Amino acid sequence: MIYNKLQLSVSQALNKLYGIEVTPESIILQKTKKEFNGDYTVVVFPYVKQARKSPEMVANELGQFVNNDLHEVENYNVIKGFLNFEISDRYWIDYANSIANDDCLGLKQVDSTAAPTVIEYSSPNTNKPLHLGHIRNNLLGWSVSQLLSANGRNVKKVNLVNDRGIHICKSMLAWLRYGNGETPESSGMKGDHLVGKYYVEFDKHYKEEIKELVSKGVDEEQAKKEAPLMIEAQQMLKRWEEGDKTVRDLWERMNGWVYSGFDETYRKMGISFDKIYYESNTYLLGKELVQKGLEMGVLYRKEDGSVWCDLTDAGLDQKLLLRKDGTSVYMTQDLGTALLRHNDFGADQLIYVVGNEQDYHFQVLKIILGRLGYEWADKVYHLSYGMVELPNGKMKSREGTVVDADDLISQMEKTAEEMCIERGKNADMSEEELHNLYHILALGALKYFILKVDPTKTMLFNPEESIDFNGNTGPFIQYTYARIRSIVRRAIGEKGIDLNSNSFVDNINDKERLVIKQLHDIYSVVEQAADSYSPAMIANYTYDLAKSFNSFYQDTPILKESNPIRMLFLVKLCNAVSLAIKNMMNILGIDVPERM
RNA sequence: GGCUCCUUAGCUCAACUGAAUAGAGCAUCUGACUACGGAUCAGAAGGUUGCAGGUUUGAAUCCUGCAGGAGUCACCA
Repeated sequence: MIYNKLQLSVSQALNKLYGIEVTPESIILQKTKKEFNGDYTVVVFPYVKQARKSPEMVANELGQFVNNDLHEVENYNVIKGFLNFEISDRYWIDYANSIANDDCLGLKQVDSTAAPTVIEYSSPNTNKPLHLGHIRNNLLGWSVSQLLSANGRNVKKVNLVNDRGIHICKSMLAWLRYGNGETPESSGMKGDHLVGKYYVEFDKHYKEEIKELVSKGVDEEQAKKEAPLMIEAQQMLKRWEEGDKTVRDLWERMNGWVYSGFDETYRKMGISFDKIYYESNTYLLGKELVQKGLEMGVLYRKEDGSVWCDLTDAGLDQKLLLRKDGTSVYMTQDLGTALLRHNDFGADQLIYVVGNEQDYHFQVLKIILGRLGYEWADKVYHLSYGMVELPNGKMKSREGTVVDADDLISQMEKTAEEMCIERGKNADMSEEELHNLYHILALGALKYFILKVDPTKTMLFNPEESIDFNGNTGPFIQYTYARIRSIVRRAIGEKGIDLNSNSFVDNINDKERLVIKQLHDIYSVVEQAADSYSPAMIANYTYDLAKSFNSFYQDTPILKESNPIRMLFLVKLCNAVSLAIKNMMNILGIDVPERM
């Protein structure tokens, strides 16, 4: 890659000319802004002090050196302290030829023998269906997995299902009371939605009970505790923990409904896992760790028997790890599951895709793991993503402002269908093909919309306005892809172009050069995106590529090109772009249609 | 109240470790249909990067203060 050659050459120049020692990797090359001539730019200000010359002189001397050193560098120009290298067309043309059929562009080989990176995402509760927040989580988790794989990492995807606890008992209880034996089959409802319905039902009746107690003069806080439904739910939880058969049977039955519902949603979203953990199996873990911590003196026991970790020296509070009755809390479990997961996979790194509301929790988790002597603690990474907000603020289940995942997807599919019909295309496609297309477009729009935003930032989602299919969107890129495929198909079929033959063009125009340069930079983008766990970089980069392609395509009638050598080159370029788009979209988890 | 994060065009978002005139899309306006795929393209307009200081040759980016917003500070998960 010319990038590395330039770095090396510049670092050598700095050394030979001024005796400045810098590693090639530390030389920062940026893409030259389009209003200037050149391809890559080095800012020389950092070196002028040591070189004891003016910025212009340093830039000129460096430029001279590199120009002589590398034949790919055709010329250079200097503006103030900016040294712009102009790479020869020959280099770009040769590069374009070499990647015309490269369907691995941007991807590295996965080393399946390497210690895996274990990534946890999704982590749903089994008392209600998935919503918009889960969608961001799922898409990010999947996409980051793809991104790391594309960078050669051996990735294992896991899900930790929160399948027990008081909230689960609430829906079970409400179903027993008010359900009349309703099942997914009898009601035609998706299992997770059915269970969610009874969770809401519980809340409704629970609130009525509180209201009634308050009207009888009971203090509100007291009423919340005394409400018969709550007491019964707590008793149910206790019976669950004791292994009571009727409770366990019901629990398994209702969770089964939820799982088949989740499976369907996951399938529609196109995500999957290598391993699923259930909290009912892991919630007792971590107690041995606490014991170990006590022996090590890392933790301490209070008079009432509860166990704590003192983090005040790290600028944090004290953290409870075992209740006075000896039962564990969330943190205890998480310590246990971290160790379990590390051992299950022989993991090199643990990644948790969890909302930023848990930043504090993971900060504490890492510190405690470290104090317990696990040197892999600093390889625990909390991929903390921002909330998804609606135009009127945060989603609140109580206010009914939750955007349901299944509803959203089917709504998007409907929109996609309307858009297609409006455009009056695809008359030749079968009903089945059309449905598949609507699905691909709907998910492309949704996924791209969410993934193009920096994961760490809070984002706004407006379901009213639905989602655009024009501009910086998934369907725009999908359309570009389908268009390119069409050109390539016709070039091969009608014009008899052979993508494996060599083309010998001598020059290219600005738009062609831009597209080639973007393809050229794809590796560094993937690497950079993987380093910062940010699919957003891939998304925005892919959009840029599609946009540049469209711009180039608009004024270059490829299939009408009279010069056969040039036509061959253009078609090869098209093919390379389509392969690159496909790979990048695959990292995002977005399918691309051959026709649309 | 303590701690953490955020604030960029009317709106939704970019800007890799500090660098040249802060970029896209949507919306608005103007052009291009003999369409190799117009779900496109070309262009205009839109900015004191919340405010005030500081560091630097250079700040949206780093530091301090202030304002506004979010999260968190449970013997919940």
